[in-house]
Amino acid sequence: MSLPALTDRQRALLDHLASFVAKRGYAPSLQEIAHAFGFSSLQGVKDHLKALERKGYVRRRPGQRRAITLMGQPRPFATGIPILGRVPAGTPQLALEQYDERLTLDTATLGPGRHFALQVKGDSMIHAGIHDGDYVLVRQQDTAEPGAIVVALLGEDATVKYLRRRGRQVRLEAANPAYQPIPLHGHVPAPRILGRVVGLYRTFR
Amino acid sequence: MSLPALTDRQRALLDHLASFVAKRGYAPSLQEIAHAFGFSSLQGVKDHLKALERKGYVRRRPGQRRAITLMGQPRPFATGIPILGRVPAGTPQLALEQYDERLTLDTATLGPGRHFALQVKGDSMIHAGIHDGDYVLVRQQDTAEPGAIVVALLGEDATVKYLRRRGRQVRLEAANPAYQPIPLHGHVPAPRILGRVVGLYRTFR
DNA sequence: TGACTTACTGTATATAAATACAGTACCCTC
DNA sequence: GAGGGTACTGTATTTATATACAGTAAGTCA
Repeated sequence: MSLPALTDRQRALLDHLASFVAKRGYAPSLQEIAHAFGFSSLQGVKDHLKALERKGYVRRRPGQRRAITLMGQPRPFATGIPILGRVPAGTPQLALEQYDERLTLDTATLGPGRHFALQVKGDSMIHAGIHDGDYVLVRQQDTAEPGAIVVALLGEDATVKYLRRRGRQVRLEAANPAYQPIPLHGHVPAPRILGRVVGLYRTFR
Repeated sequence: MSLPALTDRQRALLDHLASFVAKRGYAPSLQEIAHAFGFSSLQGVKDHLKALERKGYVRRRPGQRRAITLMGQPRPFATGIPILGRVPAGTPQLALEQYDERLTLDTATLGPGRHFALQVKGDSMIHAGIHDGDYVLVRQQDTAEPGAIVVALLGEDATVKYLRRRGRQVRLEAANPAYQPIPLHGHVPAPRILGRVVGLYRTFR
């Protein structure tokens, strides 16, 4: 499932975009692109960008300057949140020295492999501290050891469940007695494991 | 050979810059930064950027829009986590098109203001889905509305509690009946609110 | 005490850059 | 041989955005 093919000219423009962003850290303006290619008009650039957007390679924000997002590429991530260490008694201010580490949400903290996130619906895992609306961070793999929390595809639905062994049977169990366990084998439709839950993220409003 | 130290505010702005670029692929405009931090004026942003440029963290091109280049050291680079959207029936592979958004852990997603993280100890908030070892993400503020989950300093200990109003009294309550509520006023030592919990992060091993 | 830095608000102006419209020319293919 | 996509030129208009100047308030330094 790949994106539509590009013409030579469109490919050249996309390459220029990527190298500009890599070098400068921000996207070029239409006139900068035109100048780089020797165009005397901007309409050519607009046409090319329109084609790239239609084919799904870039996304633009209408009216905004330099607002070109290259799609599909993994992009670098930010520095993180400082972790408050000890809180000395009687401290009037939260001083910088108390922060020694930083919390980041990235593949380095999650371990090797490909990852994705999934927003949890329902309360089937509430006793495991996974609530409705939480994002679970998932390492993509098609098997897992019993005891792990996994994301499994059941028909069209992705569900978060414990993977548990009961005797000779391996099955998916909710952390909520109101839900029935589902055997991994001999069930219709057959469950497919998408990955193992390695993290959890929630926001409060 | 390290760069000069940054103030909390300058660090927050730099973090925001990095996460914006990571997410969008281009640098933010001054008004976008101001909006993200809740500034009503642009001069604050300009001042911070000037400080960051003077200290060598960024480089700007005068007069040009969004022309901010992040300089220097290899940061804790990683990719944001793609969020899995719909899962179409019978999909053999997890295709790229299913990811439309990316999950990042930064001040941009948490809202304006200063943030820090704190690792939770104990089970006093377990009924709110906050477990021992979880990191809570905290927006620094010294007051909060009743109903919010806050981090309060009690003597030397930082604790995570609900802020609740009971009649005329405002008090700190655990999400676990085994713990006694603590009145906000008239208690020794006097509790001090460090911030409001706006997010939660957990890793599974 | 006064000078200096940080961290902003508020208003006004200038301009870099996006958009819009009207063309030309050269492929394709049905 | 008409219609559609690609690949541009040329000019005009609008606007998102950077810059400038004036000011407030709190904290640090010497």
